[in-house]
Amino acid sequence: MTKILTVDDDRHILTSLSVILKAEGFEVEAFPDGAAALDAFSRIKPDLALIDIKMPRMDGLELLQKLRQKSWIPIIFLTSKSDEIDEILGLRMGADEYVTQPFSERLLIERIRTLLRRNDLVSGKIETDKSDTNVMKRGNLTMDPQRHTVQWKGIHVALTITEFLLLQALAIRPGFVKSRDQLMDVAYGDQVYVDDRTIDSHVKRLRKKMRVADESFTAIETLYGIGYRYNDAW
Amino acid sequence: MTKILTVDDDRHILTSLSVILKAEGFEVEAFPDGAAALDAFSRIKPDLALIDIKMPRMDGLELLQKLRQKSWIPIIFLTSKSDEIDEILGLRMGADEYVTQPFSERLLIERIRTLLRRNDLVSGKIETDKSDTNVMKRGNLTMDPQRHTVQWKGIHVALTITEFLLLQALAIRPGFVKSRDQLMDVAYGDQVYVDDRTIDSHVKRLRKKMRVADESFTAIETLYGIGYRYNDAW
DNA sequence: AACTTATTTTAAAGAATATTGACCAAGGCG
DNA sequence: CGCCTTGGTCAATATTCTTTAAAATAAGTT
Repeated sequence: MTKILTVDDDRHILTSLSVILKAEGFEVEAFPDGAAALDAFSRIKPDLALIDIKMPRMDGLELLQKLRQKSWIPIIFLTSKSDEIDEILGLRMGADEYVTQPFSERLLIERIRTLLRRNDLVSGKIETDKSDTNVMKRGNLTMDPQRHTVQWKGIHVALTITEFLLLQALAIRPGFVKSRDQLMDVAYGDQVYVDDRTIDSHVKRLRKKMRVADESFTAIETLYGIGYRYNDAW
Repeated sequence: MTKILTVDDDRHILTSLSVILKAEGFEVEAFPDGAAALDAFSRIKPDLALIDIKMPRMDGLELLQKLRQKSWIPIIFLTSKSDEIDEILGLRMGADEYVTQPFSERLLIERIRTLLRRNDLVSGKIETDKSDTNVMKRGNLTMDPQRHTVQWKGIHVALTITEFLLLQALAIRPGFVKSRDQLMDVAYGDQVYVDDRTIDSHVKRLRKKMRVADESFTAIETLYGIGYRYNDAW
C-alpha cells in the first residue's frame, strides 16, 4: 500500500490531512516536527512526503535537505500564500511540488497521484523494492544516499559528498535542465555561494569518475549558456 | 476546468477580476506581484494569464518575458489608455491581447474566450497534457523549455538558446508576421539591439537544423520587406 | 530590362562559455 | 604535526555560439 509521510506542527492540519489521505486509500504516518519525522523515516519508508514549510525547530527546507540525503521520494510542500520566497528556495532545492494553504482536497490528491505516477514511470515501476526504499534507480544509475554509494551499470563509483549531491540534483529529474544556480542550491543549500566554475569543476570530476566505470559515459550533458542536464539513454 | 492566472498590484482590481472570472466559471489564481506569480506558475499550470502592465518590482513586460521562457499560454495585458508605448512593446514581445482599463467585463470575457478557443484549436485540444508542465505543441512542433528540447514531427532537433527563443517567438502565434525588431525583442529583451542581418543568420541556421529533421521543412516563411512568419501546415 | 531594395549565404572575426589542470586552503586523522 | 582527502578558485585552453561584413541571389519597381 502507498505510504505517505506527513509533517506539520499544526495538529489540526495533521489530522485533517490524515482523514483526507486515508479516505483515498493511502497509509499515513504523521509527525509533528521534522526531527521526529527524520528519525522515523528509515523505518517507515514512505512513498511520498507532505511537509509543512513553516515549522519551529527544524523548518521544511532543512528537513527537505536532510531527507534528500536519505531518499528521493517525491516531496510536496505545504505553504501559505505569502511564502513566496520559501517557494522559490524549496523548488530550487529539490522539492517536487507545492500546495498552498488552505489547500483544495481535490487538488492535493491530484498532485500526489501525479507525482507517484511520474516516479513509477521514471524508476520503471519494478524498482520500488520495498526492502530498500531509499535506493534510487534511474536507468543505469543507482544511488543510495544512506550508504552514500553510487553504481553505474552495476559498477561502483566512489563519490565525494559534493559530487554525490550534484549527481543527485541532476538525476532526480532526468531530462530537465538545471542551471548552475539551481545545482548550487541543492548541493549547498541557499545562502552559500560559490563560483560557477566550481560547479564545472565538480562536474568534471564527476564525469571523470563515471568514465572510469564506463568509458562511454555521456549522461551528463552540457547545455551551452544554460546549464547541465542528466539524460540516461534507456 | 480552465485556470486563469491574474497578476496585479492593485488588490481591488485583483478581487474584482476574481469575481468576474469566477462568475464565468473559471478557476482563478491571483497574485499581487510578478515574482510570486512566476514562482507559482509551474505549479499552477494556468491556461491563460491576465497581467497588469504597470507593477512595482517586476513589471508586466519583464514578467511576460520570463513567462515566455516557460510557456506559451495566451497572455492578456491590462493597460491604462495612456500606456500606448508599453502596448507596442508588449505586443512585440509576445503578448496576445490587450484590455485597457477601465475594462468592460463583457469585452474581457470575450477576449479570454477567443484566445482560449484559438489556443485549443491551434494546440489540437488533446495536447493540454497537464501532467507534464510546460510542454508546448503547435502542429508538428513540440518545444519544452524546461528540458530545452525541440522536436519536429517527433524528431529531436538541438537548438542554441537564441535559436530556441527565436523559434518560440515565431511559433507562439502561428500565421502572424513578426518583424525582425519584434523577434529581437523576444529573444534579447528590449534594450539590446543587433543588426537585422543577425536575425537572418539565426533564421538561416534554424531552417537548416530543421531541415535535418525534415527535408521539406518550410514552416518559417519570409515576408519580403516585413519579417518572418511561422506557418505549420496541418 | 534595368534598377533598387531585401534576403540568403558564406566566411570569418569576435564574444561568450565550458573544460581542464594546477594550485592552495581547510579539515580529518594517523 | 604531517599526510591525505576534499573543495574551491584561477587561469590557460578549447569549444561553441553570435555577430558582422561582404558577396551572391532573389524579389519588387519603374
